[in-house]
Order: sequence, then structure tokens, then C-alpha cells
Amino acid sequence: MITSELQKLPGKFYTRSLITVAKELLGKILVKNTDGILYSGIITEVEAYDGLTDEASHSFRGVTPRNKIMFGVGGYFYVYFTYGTHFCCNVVTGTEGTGTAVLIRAVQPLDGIEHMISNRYGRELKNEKEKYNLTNGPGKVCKAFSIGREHYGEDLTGNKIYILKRPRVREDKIVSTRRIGITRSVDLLWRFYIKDNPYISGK
DNA sequence: TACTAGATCGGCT
DNA sequence: GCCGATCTAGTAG
Repeated sequence: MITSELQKLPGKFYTRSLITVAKELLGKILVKNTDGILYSGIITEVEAYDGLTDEASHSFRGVTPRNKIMFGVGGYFYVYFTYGTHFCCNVVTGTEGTGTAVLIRAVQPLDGIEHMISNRYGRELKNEKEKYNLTNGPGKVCKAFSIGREHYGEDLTGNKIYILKRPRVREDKIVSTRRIGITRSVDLLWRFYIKDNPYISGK
């Protein structure tokens, strides 16, 4: 697959409802093209976060400086810093004021794999296991793609960070489970991943 | 393999 | 001041 020949998703892809966008992001290709380095990977695992009903969401308690991009219109990047060490990235969805976003939890690397290995390990791969460990978690994806606070609010219809069109993943190839690493609203089945793909986070 | 702890700091109660 | 949409290294079994 030649990623440079694929089409960018338009703004209207993102302004639809949270769960629709979350599921349809599976199989699409996340691209970062800055500083002369091209990174890309197939989105294999996501989680949905809602504003109104979802206590686990950063947007649940209303607008703050950190989450304000979540309350804007869909199609922007929400990057946050957590546990004093990691960044995680989200795709903002829906219309103005909804406070919804989709956390990208794992991707399958396509372009820039050598850079990802260097960003993650600072050395060569040691074994097969490290190949999958490269991007199978939200903190790992950001580390591999070198995504940080400077990418907060990035416009996904721009030319630095964007997502490429790909055929929709069939419903019977999508697995829904509880979300990972949260303590509130734990019963929602809002984690989605591509069945049988090896680039999936633990549990 | 399974569990525990430590890193490390920004956001918000 | 507390705790988190995480990850890794270390220890025990």
C-alpha cells in the first residue's frame, strides 16, 4: 500500500456522532508528516469518550483550559499529558459543544518504522515481541510518532497530522469491550478494535 | 507468568 | 494535595 496515493478524510467525517466516528476510524491511516519525517500506521484500536454521560471523560465536568478543544467542532487533535510521563492523542468528533473525542490506543506501523523504533527504544529491535510493542498502547503510539503538547489542537484537515481514507472495517471484524485504565463509567462497551490484529494493547 | 511499585508532573478538587 | 484515558522494570513463584 502506497500511503501517498490515498485521500485525506474531510472535515465532515469527524463531525458525525462519537460512536460512528470511533468505529469508522478503525482501519484508517494516521499520518504525521513534519520535520521531513513521514510516520503512518493503520488505526487498530480506539476508545470513545463522551461529554455528558461519561464520567471517565476529561470533558465530563465542563470546559477547562486542557479539554477545551474537545468542545470545539470535530476534526481536531486533542493531545494530553498523563502520569507525569506520557502523551495520549485523540480525535475530536461531533459538532461544537459536544465534548466528544476518540482516543487512539494502537496502530499498525506502515511508514517511518525505523524512526518509530528509534523513538521508542533508542536502539535496534531485540526480538519479534518488541515489533508489536512499538505501537500497541496510547502512550506508545505518541512516543513512536513523536507526538507531544505542540500538537494540541492540530487541524486534521491540514498537512501535518491527518488521517487517510480506507474502506470501512466490516462490523463482524470489530470487537467491542470495556475501556481500559479507567475507574468511572467502567461498564460502557466503548473500546473498539480490529479482530485478530496483532497491534492491540494488553488485556 | 503475575503481581507490585516507581517514574514524574499537570490538572483540578 | 491527590490522582490519573500509562508503561516498564523488578521480584517472586
